[in-house]
Amino acid sequence: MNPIEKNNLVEEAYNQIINMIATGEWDEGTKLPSENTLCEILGVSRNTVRSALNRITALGVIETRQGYGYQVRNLNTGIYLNTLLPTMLLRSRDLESITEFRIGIESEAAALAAVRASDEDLERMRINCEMAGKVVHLQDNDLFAQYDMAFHRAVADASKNEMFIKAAEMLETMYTVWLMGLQRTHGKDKSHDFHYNIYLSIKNRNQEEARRFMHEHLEDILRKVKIDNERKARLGEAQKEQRKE
Amino acid sequence: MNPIEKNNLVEEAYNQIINMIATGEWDEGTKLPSENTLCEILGVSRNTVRSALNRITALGVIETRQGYGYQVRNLNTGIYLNTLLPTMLLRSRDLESITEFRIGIESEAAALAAVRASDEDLERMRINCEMAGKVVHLQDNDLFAQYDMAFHRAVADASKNEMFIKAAEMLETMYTVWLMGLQRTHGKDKSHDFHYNIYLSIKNRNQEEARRFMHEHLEDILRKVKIDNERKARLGEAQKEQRKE
DNA sequence: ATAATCAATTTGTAACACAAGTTACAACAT
DNA sequence: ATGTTGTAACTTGTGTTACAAATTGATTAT
Repeated sequence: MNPIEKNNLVEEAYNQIINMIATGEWDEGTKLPSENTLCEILGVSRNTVRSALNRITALGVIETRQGYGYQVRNLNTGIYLNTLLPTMLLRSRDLESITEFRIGIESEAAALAAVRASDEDLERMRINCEMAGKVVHLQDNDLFAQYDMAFHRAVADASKNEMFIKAAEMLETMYTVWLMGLQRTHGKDKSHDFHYNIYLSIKNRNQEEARRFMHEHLEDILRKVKIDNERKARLGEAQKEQRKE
Repeated sequence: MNPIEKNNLVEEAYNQIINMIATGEWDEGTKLPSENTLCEILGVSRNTVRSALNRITALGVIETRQGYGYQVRNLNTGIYLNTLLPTMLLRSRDLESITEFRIGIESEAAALAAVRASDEDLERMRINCEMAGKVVHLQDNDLFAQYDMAFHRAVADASKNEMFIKAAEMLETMYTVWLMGLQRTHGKDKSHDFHYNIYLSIKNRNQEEARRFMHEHLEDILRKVKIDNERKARLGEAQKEQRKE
């Protein structure tokens, strides 16, 4: 680490600390130097160092305990809901963007899963697929949604790539906001068929097929989301008309 | 007995401010009260308020300009990817995982770009592709890498989906760490050919082809990364052997 | 009218002081 | 020996004051 040169001292300090973590010099669980030590190393005041450390804390990269110090977080502690707080700000149109993104993530995750899925992974997929099939014709959409989600998560986990796993986790939490409204217009039978085909493709270690089925499945969901959004838009217009009268 | 609830002042301030934004009372573009005003409202010192504001800034929810104040940013879906940052940072040394992830992101982004790219987007791609072609046979790898990155970024931007744009942005910063070492073993000619084919596919509005070319291009890079990693591993082993002697 | 200037406001940075929490270790009691 | 307590040193949390630097808007000069 080098002393800081110019303006934007906080950003510079932030970058240097982030860099130490990214390069692995400060690995998971590593205790950072004390604020005062960082002040000396970087040649800035404690306020500046604290601002930088605060930002990194907010991202969930490090954690702090009064009297002890700062430590690089372990990543197996799950997703950080505190940083997801503004999920309430989601607009209905955003679900389209999110679903498009989901197509990219989960299709590729399925392809990787076809290579790396363990017997336990396959069993998780099979069970969740089967359970979802049993509740397809029930009124309870939440239950179906739960198994639906669990299946997708099993696929992501089977990719054995932490990026895909975390991304799928994040997407899941974003979907839960919309799930109830969406599932009503969502063809559960069709979803279940897709799930089963995805499961079989992965079980048969067929990368291309797994990717294709997951892609088609999510494209199908994207269509539903779009239709749902259009319906909502029409409802909104109708309400506006009503207000006029 | 229960543990004592000792809410941090910073956390309390953070929650209150986030809440004002989440409920929409401070909508996009709204100028926040000055730090000193917030001090009076919340009854805490300026340091505490600044810590809270710093954290919210790090999430990308607000921005600050010296002499002007704090303002609520335009909130797009991209900010939710910040939750992936810790994972990305701590996996940044694992370029294989990152590249796998990149395949999922950028292939789909290319497919979307084939539908949504504007004339300006296409021009950006063409220029960066062309410029990279001009420096293919130069010694200067950094310059080629710069145009290479710019091309990929142009594709991501053309997807018109904030999540892809932000993800590509983050991946770019991850790659810069490795770029110099990677590019030496990286077939620049082959990369350039792929870029041109991707550009043509997008220009011709051929979704499937754009996705496929981008996929093949990044699979190619993934192979290079793996070879590079193996080489490094062998070097590491050799060094260990040397140390023994 | 236009440009330059100045004052007020706001964030950025620094420095100091003290509160509060953590840790390690010495001293003590059992 | 073992477990407890007290203490000192260190670390982060919060408050305060001061000034630098940037922005804005009104004032003034041309």
